[in-house]
Amino acid sequence: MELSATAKVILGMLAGRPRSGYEIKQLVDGSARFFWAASYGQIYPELKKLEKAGLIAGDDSSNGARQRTTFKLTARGRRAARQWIAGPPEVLEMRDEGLLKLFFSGAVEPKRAAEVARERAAISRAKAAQLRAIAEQVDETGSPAGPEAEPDAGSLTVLSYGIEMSEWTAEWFERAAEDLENQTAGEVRG
Amino acid sequence: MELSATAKVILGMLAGRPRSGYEIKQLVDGSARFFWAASYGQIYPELKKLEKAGLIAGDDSSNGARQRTTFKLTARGRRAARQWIAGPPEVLEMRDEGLLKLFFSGAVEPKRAAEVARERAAISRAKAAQLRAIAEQVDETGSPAGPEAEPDAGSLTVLSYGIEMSEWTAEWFERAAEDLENQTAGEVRG
DNA sequence: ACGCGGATATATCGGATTGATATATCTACC
DNA sequence: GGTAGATATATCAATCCGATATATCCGCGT
Repeated sequence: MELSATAKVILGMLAGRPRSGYEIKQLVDGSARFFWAASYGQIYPELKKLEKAGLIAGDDSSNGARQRTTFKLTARGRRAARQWIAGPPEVLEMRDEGLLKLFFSGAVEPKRAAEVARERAAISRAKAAQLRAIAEQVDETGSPAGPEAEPDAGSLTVLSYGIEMSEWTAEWFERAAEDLENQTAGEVRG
Repeated sequence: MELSATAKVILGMLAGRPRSGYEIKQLVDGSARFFWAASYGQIYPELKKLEKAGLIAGDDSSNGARQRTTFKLTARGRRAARQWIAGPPEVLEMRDEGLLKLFFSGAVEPKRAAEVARERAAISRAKAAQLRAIAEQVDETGSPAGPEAEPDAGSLTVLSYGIEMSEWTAEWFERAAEDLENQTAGEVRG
């Protein structure tokens, strides 16, 4: 069975321990958001689909009138999760408006294009700072959202990727901005 | 007016010169695909929408029975394009299955996780090689798809981003693979 | 005891997007 | 004259996102 993007992150999150849809969303937003997003609009329907397919099982863990369903992997689900994690990675997508603007920078003044590149650099610096804050929290509490068991190695590793890569990108855009500024003010194309 | 992702790339592409929907798709696939994708299913409806909104104008440039509509920016469209390019970048998204698997790597043997990381590194090396080939073609013909005017600075700049960043990522995943291998074979979680 | 703001929890909707496919014509080549 | 591949547009189901609606729970101040 083909797993959707949301199915993948759900199975992975449930491999750690049982969780509700809400909890999954919190965790994704807390530390996977920068490389893998998931919305409620996908999570809840997908949970139903995965349960129907027998990969996960929902336990009603409501508290009084407060409804809550905790999902856990079934044996088949655990097998599917391991198989997916152990398989070759495939999906790799990006959508970077800063690069797109740089791509079209011939249509505006180099000075303005340089400013845009600097703004893009600032976004990456901010992202690095934000991820650094999350990493510190994981170091302390063991997870990006609430108390967990021991600090998760995978979380810290991918966070360090996000931090280093954001810093690299910030520097790259700064250099691109300098190049645009030093460029003899060419006429605007178009 | 809010521009959709596809509207942005269309306006930018038409800032260079008039093009058909098919041509836009070729160009996007040729050199912007790694950071900004667009599908026919969005391009054609969006061209109609932008024409209706008065930002672009279609010229029938059919050749006999072979239909073809070439779109160009209107004055308003050109203003919108410049305004968008000169504005601050906002969209920045990623979807990296290799990072997601690394995130969940506690659920499989470290040895296997290391192999997955190496596979992810190989994907980035292949991407770098592919972009390098495109860059050479741009250097020669001036554009990634067919003969164009002079070599476009924006194209080459973003291509060099793609190449350098892919190489950086490949090295990072190689290092991550080594770390996973050197790790005392911890038990599999879950 | 009361109320209120924020967290927990699920559900839903319009609109954007993808990827694949269908249709048709043109060009280059053998 | 045929045919493979490029040009060109259109369309569809499925997926996905962001925002919002609904409702309950908890902690806190008063």
